[in-house]
Amino acid sequence: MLDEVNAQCPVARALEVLGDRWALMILRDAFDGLRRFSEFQKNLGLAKNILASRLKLLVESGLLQLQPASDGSAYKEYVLTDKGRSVFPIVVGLRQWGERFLFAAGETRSALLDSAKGQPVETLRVLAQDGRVLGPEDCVRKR
Amino acid sequence: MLDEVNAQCPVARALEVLGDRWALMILRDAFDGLRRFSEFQKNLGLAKNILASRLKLLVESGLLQLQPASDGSAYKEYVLTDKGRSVFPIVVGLRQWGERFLFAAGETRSALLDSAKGQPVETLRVLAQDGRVLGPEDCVRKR
DNA sequence: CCGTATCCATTCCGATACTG
DNA sequence: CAGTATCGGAATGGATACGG
Repeated sequence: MLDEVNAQCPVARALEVLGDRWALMILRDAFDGLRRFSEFQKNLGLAKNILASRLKLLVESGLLQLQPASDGSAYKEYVLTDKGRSVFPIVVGLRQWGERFLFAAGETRSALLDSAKGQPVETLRVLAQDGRVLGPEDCVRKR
Repeated sequence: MLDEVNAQCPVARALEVLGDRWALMILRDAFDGLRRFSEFQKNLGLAKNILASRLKLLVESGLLQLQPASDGSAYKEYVLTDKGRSVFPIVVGLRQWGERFLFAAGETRSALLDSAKGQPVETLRVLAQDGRVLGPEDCVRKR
């Protein structure tokens, strides 16, 4: 996907890592606190070989780190790095967009809550430095 | 990808539409003002049949709309719907994440500027309703 | 100019079996 | 439990040729 034109674009590069069919789903679960191979597998319902290869990719890309289990068991855990944790706004954006456009009015859905207050998180907005809300028409891609 | 477990998750549903390798790249270009088939094709450098099928998908999904050309030429244009425009924060999130983690210090990159002021847009944050910045640890996914 | 139709190569994915 | 190895089928992508 990365020709000479798009190699300079941060969006293209980001999608090179995250644009995969499973990467963002795995990260969604990691944000949810999942750490173990079997947890991911059970929750995502994908084949073990696929999961293994995706996890390896995410580790190699520096989004996850392999650590000794926190509970003292013999196994390892996949934990988020700072780089991986920084994908959070993207997943929240996907979630909010999905909630808004992909569910019928009364349909059952999962929701993301601020755990301190139990309230839904604010809708993500693109802001200018002076606080104005920006849409695509209000922005230019430079260089 | 959508088993019974994940069908309820807005992230999973969103990725069903956007998780494709080209959808978000096309939207990135649409946010940049591109509207014509040939513009997309030239800028993305993908085969025409692929582009045609992706555009069709985006139209069917209600993210783009086919309209008569604005300049009076005989052809049609693909313009963003409200649903498509609402993907903007996600693409901005990808851009910012890419800028931060996928480029070397002095490396050439494109940037997104507030066109009114010429300044970079603010970094996207997940906020609680009282304004606190939330990380993944500060959120719970309910039901 | 804007696609569609066809063909081929590659990649991806799932199921299963196997190992430490 | 946490993977690896292998295999077949499905989906995806690129090139090219063609049509309105």
